[in-house]
Amino acid sequence: MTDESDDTTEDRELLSDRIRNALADEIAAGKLEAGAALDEQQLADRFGASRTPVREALRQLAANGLVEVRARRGVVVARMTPERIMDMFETVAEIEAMCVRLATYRMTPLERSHLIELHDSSEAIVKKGDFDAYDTFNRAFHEAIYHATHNSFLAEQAIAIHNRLMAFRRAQLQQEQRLDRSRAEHEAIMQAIAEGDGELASRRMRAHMLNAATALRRFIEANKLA
Amino acid sequence: MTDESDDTTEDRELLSDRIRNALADEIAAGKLEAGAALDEQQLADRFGASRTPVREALRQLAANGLVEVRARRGVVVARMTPERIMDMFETVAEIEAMCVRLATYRMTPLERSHLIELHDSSEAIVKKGDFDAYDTFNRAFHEAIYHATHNSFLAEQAIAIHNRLMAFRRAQLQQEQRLDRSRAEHEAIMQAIAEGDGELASRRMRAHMLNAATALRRFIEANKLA
DNA sequence: AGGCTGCTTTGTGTATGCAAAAGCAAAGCC
DNA sequence: GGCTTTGCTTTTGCATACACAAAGCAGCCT
Repeated sequence: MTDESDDTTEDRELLSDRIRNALADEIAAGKLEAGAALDEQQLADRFGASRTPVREALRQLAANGLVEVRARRGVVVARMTPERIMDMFETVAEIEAMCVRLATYRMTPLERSHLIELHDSSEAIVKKGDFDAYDTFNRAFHEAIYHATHNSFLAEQAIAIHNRLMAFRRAQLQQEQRLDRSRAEHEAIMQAIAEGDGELASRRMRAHMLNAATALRRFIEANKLA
Repeated sequence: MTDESDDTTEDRELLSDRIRNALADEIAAGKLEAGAALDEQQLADRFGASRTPVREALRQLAANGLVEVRARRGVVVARMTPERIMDMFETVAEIEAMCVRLATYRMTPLERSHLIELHDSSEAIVKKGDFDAYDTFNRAFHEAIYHATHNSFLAEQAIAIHNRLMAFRRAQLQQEQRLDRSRAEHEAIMQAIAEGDGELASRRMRAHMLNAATALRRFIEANKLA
């Protein structure tokens, strides 16, 4: 189980991957409006590449749901309505809740110790109010829980879906006080884990994620994004 | 929410899609051994096409996790160890359990009525012992539940992951008595839904899926697949 | 005048060519 | 004799070229 395959140490970045990441960032950041047509030749020119890697990037984005390909009718940025974003957050919340429940029952003492260490490290970050650092920590925290489920497939799915929402989460974190509250919620989750109460940890994780979603919705409505 | 779905109404089949489906079938059926190298030129020759659509097909399969692409090192059929398949089934079981819980609390009377109708229709299929028909019904049954969550994103995710395991499920269904038991388990789930007890429905759904997984594991071990 | 039809244009789908990187193997060196 | 290095082969990654389908437009017919 959990064969850790993260080959994030991969060699030189492939052109198609660079284009994919660039487009993903722009879509998530709202620079590319929903429904906007993505012309392959145009993008190829913009990235100084040919259509081939652009096509691959677009297909991968389609697999991730960020764009929609209509056969012979071009690619458009997927619609990201507030409803859809809330749906996504609810889904993530449920998956995270599921993961933490399984993780509570299955994690090894070593894993628990690492998680505690990780959680402790976030205190300093919150004090500094370093959003970027907290974002990085947050990712590590949640991924540690995924892996602690000892179900590598589930962990992969959770990471994939987490990544899809990452851009939105970053926006949400910058709401005032959200860092403090986020950490406090983590604290509550950690306590439930320590008590070995997976159901409680699960409910707290769900609440944690839904709080984040609510913060994000406020952010979106305030900024008229999406 | 649940914006109407899905243009599954594909127009004329694209060559790359045909290749993707063909390869997906072969991989799921075990005709292509795990770890086997998939040479682009070779496949292109086999399908009487060029490398371009083959490449696209392989990328899509990679996105679905059926193959693994190692940059500049070729594409291989993803390893499907029994452990990994069990991980996949557990994940699906948890997601299905989550879906049925949400669905129980959110489904409209109309949706509930449709689901009951659907379930009732399976009795005749089981009597005939028609595996193919039951497979089709089963898919419809579970998808009805996904949609009843009124979370279109979650429904899409569930369908996608369900599709990934579809081939394995078909194999599992052909275990003797499995049709009967499957329907009986559906019956129990339906009852919990009727009572509005989402938690109970959830637990029963999880048990249902894990039973299927166990049946599959026996099948795999018996046939020395994967 | 309005709708239909055929053409044009735009852009995707597919084919092919080229170059660079990874793997392999053999030969040379210590 | 073992290890390293270098060149060769294989195969991918990217570029370019071509074909065809779909949307837009204009002219014609009704």
